Amino acid sequence: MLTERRENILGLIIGEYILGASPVASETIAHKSRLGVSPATIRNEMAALEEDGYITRRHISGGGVPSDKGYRYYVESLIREEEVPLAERQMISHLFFLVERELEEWNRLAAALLARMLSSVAIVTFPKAPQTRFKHLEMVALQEFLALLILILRETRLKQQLIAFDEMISQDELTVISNKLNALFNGLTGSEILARSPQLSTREEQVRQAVVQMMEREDTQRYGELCIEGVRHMLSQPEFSSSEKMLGLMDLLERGRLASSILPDMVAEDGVQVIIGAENKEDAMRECSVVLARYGIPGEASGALGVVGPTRMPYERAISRVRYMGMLMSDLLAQLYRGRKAGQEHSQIG
Amino acid sequence: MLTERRENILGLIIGEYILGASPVASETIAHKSRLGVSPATIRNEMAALEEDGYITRRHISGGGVPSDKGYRYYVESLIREEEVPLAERQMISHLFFLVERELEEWNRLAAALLARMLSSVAIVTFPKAPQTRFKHLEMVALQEFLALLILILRETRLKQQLIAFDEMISQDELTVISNKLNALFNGLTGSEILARSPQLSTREEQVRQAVVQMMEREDTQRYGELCIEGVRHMLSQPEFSSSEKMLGLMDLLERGRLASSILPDMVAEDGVQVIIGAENKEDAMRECSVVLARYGIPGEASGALGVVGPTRMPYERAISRVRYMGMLMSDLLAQLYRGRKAGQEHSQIG
DNA sequence: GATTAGCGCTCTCCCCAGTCGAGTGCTAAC
DNA sequence: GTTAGCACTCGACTGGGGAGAGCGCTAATC
Repeated sequence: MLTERRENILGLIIGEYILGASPVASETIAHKSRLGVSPATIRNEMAALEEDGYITRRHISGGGVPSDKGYRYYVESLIREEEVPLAERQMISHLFFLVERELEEWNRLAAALLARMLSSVAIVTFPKAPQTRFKHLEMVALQEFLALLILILRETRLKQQLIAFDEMISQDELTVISNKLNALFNGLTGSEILARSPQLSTREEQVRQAVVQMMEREDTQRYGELCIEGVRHMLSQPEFSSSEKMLGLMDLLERGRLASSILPDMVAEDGVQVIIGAENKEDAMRECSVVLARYGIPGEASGALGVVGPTRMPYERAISRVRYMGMLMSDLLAQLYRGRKAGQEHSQIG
Repeated sequence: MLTERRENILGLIIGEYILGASPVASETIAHKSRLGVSPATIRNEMAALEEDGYITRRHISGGGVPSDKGYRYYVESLIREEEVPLAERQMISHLFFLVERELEEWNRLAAALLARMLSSVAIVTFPKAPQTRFKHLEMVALQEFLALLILILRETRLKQQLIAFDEMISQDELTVISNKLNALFNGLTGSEILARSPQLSTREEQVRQAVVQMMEREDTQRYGELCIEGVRHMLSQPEFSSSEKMLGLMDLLERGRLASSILPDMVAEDGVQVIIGAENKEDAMRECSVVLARYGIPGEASGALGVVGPTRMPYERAISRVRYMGMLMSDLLAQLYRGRKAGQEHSQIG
């Protein structure tokens, strides 16, 4: 536990460092703080902070740089959560209103907004149920032997796949099959569909197999598809201008390994989670922090959203924005699923 | 027109520069070439090449660096197109075979392969018809007033949108509406649907409006959705390590302006098109080259694919790979549309 | 005992000059 | 037309010196 003054100083150092990205001198702090003490006193306190590992120095007589531990303390104890300003909320609501009907745009917009508001990389996953359920099936004849199989899952996720038959098949026959299967499978999980053994023709059976396979593939994925936005912001951060560090990150991003490294850490916690620097599993993320939140309806469909930036991240802003966006997405989903609103204002569908 | 020897030397300079990314000395050329002449002679020839603008020098006594004009000459006159090696073709076929049924994966795979084969950024657009045509419509009730409207276009593109009704509506009613509209609109364009004025109920009319709107939105876009892969490769190129140049590029990429700046240039040309350095419209692309090709079935559905790299790009490899991938995608589409193959081997659906 | 002023120390950054090596341009000879 | 030789230019690297930032320490002060 830190004394009040040390807390104060740590907070100031972090605030300055977040703004300026360069080591913070005792004099700067003495000047900014309203403690009315001299730089020398600040130095003593900073020495203590360094001793305890809250800050480090790049070189023996350089200014203070917050350490991961310092940021952690800051996040846990020092920041009081800021409310997202009304103007910003209105802007967001308005933009969501514009894409209200475009399910797929929700995520893209959320990612774009987070990225812009926080000038960092934003990641938003599509919502996903722990176990997906059959909602509807549709087949469209493409050629004599070939059809497009469209599967709608309860989370309003669309999956499509080609399906080839051994013999010629007409659109009418396809419609008959899909009507029958729709009636049989409605609301079932993949394994439930597999467990049923109704009387099915060869073709129907083939479609059933394809459906089950698609659902299983969906179920084996831990998270939905990703939306990533704002990589450009990362490039303009001084800590990643060297492009070597950026390379490691881009690798994670493009191969989708970023998500798999971050998301499993997310236990079902309800609030906003902050992962700082070396707390990350991936080496390339050693100098990054992640602020993320779950959104969605527990048990039914949920996803994650968050931002990735340098450890020198504006945590206060980030946490409030991520939390807000999570609530907003939850609200939207709730409206979609149950026609009711979990929160208060925000746009409404319809 | 260049003398044979100068051509030869230019080719060698470009070859060396593509490999090494550093200015090429006369001695290097004298050594590599089998001309049996001394560096001094090469120097004379290089002076002539510089005079004519095919190469430049970074500083007064540095080696030769190919200019845009030099690359252009190289691309037009010097390279003989290389065939994609069998092993590579087999690898590609195999990978496409694995995702054969996943329509959406085709593009992703094509982009990933191009990016990997050429270690550069690859862009692949989804195929798109000049004017889209209605194929099938499906509605799924989500709540009492809310339904998911799924529109399948002839290019096997799926579009989805929420649709809210003024009064309660059941799945059965939705099915009736969609059956009726499917019969009416099959194969029509957006404006044709608008021109028809059959007897429709209020709800049916509402759905019709939504469908037309979705189709019009699709029609106003010049190209389909993009798949971008391999940004990480760009970062490891020495010319983009400075990250300032990279910033401009990422900006183009993320805002989707890259495509809009490149693709309009693509006249209906059938072959592979190469845009070198300052021939690009965007400033940020001044030091980039683009190799791209159209693919698809003229008039029905087509897209573009290509790679973006530094002007120091392995043009021979790039052109052959891009051409090959274009043919392959065309074949796949042809199979999908007409059940016949435009090319020769490659994977087959079914 | 906490705080402060003062001073010396350490480290980085920047500029400069000097050196080295690569590679040219020129000239004169072949 | 080609070549050898040579002087010249320029960039990259290196080491030194000065400036400045900012600390730690000590001794004096409240």
